[in-house]
Amino acid sequence: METYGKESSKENLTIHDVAKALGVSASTVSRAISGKGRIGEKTRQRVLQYIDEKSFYPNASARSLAQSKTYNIAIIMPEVKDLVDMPFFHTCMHGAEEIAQVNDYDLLIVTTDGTNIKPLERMVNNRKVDGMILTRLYREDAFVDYLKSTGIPFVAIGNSDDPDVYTVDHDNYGGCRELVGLLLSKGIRRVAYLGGGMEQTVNIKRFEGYCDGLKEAGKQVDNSIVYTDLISKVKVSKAVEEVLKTDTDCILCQDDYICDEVVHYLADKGIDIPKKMKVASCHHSKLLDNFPVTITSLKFDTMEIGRRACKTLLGIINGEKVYKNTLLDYEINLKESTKG
Amino acid sequence: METYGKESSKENLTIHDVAKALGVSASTVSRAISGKGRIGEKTRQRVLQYIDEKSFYPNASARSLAQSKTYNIAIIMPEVKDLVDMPFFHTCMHGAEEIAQVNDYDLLIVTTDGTNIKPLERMVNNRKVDGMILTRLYREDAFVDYLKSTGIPFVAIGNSDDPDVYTVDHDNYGGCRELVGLLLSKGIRRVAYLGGGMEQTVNIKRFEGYCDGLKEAGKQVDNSIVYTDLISKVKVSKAVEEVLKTDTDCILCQDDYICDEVVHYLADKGIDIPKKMKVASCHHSKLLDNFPVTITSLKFDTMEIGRRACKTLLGIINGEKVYKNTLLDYEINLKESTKG
DNA sequence: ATGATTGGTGCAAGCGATTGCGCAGGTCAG
DNA sequence: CTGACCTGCGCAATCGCTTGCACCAATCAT
Repeated sequence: METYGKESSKENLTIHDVAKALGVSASTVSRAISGKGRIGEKTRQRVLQYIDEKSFYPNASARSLAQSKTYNIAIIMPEVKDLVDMPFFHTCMHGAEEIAQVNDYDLLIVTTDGTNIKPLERMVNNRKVDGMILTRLYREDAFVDYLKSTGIPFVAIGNSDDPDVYTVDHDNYGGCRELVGLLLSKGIRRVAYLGGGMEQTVNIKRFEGYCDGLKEAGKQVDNSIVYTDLISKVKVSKAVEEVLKTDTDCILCQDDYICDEVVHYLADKGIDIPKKMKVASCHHSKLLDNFPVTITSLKFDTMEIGRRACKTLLGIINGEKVYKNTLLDYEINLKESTKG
Repeated sequence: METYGKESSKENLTIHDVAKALGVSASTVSRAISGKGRIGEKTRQRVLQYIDEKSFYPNASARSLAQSKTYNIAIIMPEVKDLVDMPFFHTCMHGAEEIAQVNDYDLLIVTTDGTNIKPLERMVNNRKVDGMILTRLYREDAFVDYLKSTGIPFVAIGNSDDPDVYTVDHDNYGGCRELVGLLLSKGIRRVAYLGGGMEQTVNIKRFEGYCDGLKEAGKQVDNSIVYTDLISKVKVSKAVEEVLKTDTDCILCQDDYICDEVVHYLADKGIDIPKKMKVASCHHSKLLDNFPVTITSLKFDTMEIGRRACKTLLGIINGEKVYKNTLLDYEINLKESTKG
């Protein structure tokens, strides 16, 4: 009796090998594995047991080709130049990966600054992924425009009114608003706002929350202590310097990048937190833990946002009904930096 | 004249569509793109120009299937629970991705603790990747054993004598050895060593460097001030407490995780660095920058190690000659923490 | 002028799955 | 007993690209 070449070697099995060994057709094996199509329960079990024993796994490329599905998704990350940003993006990625793995998807990572769209194009055109997660969302976002034009499923982390854009975000607006209210209710008189990068929707929402928080407490937004263009450490310290000339008693920092600089600046000048100036941040990265004084801040579950983004994406891919805009809750951490 | 269905729609082109439009065969198009096989230069240019105009990209799954190559590699990451570890792994990943992208490969990320091998198996068995990068290497490494048994190309970040294992690492041994020598030459008398996780090759090398650095200076390794089992913050502080009872004047920390705790502990106890105790670390993550006192440390280029790991891996995949063990250089940063 | 190369191209058989369709055999109602 | 219907399974086409082989025309040496 002849042997069938491959049969003897330790090479990878194919669905045909399995079929032959079992005396059934390849289609039957395929149906047994996928569970789709009509197949007898007994045959099904027999196949499943066999492939388990022989630890057969279907070839992903072949399956992709036949199904026009890759079981890959990509997550688009910015170049994280600053340590402050790293925990957010890394954890977020981790969360997305967790969900992907559970659903037998793989996560492909793509780092790009906001301008270079080439990597995205390659993925889409080659059909290497079934969908994408955008970890950063701009008010006018070239990536979004591109992805929309291709029709590939995607979800963005951030905020958007566009009915074609699925988003997942923390409730930055609500968080900041409540935080401001809380600070004012604790005897703080004037809260300055230090922010920047207003082309990012996340930052817009935070600022809006700040404004509405003030209004709700019957205060007006005072532009002389509001900064929304602080895109460098130097600018931040300049802003603090200006704020110090006013009778402001609290600085609300848009994020930890800014908070980091504010705290350092005040420390350098020997200005005590919270005695001389109170400080709060709209975001809590673990980095804040390393400061000499604990910082009042909003706390978001960054891993969860990654998970939700991925869940939503997979939902879209699979044609399920999913929420167009998901908003995750926040926690307010009152710490020493606003005590008094 | 009949039109060919797809022709009119904006759907994805195939190599056949291109062929038909150009009046050549699909094989010719394929050869034009790949540059392999015999093809006339004029035809080649004609094809290339056309696919550029129409921005045609070959389907990755089909290509994979035909070539038995995925143009994907995976990077295996630990679950980064601590902020201290994040910069290393994240940056390393980023470096790997940079090289992958340049070579038209995609980077797939897989997070797993050292024990769960399932995700690796799935990738290998499904043939979803052409190779893997292990970001952590243990002395007895189940992942390595598994990967060796499958024959899939892989490179590990760490150190190994195994002739079958390609590695990339920083010169931890050389760095620690030189650092210890330097400290001793600057008037420091006794250097304690605080480390842990000795099943990781990286840590072994650091410790060996420490030992040989002492010997080279004519000193003996004094086990009463050597700790190699510090796997929790609590254990670290206990160790510092013990060390303080001796007349040790310098603590060498295996990594920033430990250094972090040492610095905090000393600060809590009001023990001045460097006056009462000098501190150095075998690794510099950006986190050290946030300490009140700048820390003497070894500095490694973590992005570069990711790049090199990826380069080596791609080399193996493409059957090129590559170095079996790559050692990257270090820098020694002398800072305040060891001054005096 | 003729036979041996060589360069350029097309044919067709893969790669390893998925899936619409058809067929055989069994069940059931009339 | 017959026709309608359902179940379980196999056939063969398909997904889109690669590649060994065969073929033809042009080129070269003799």
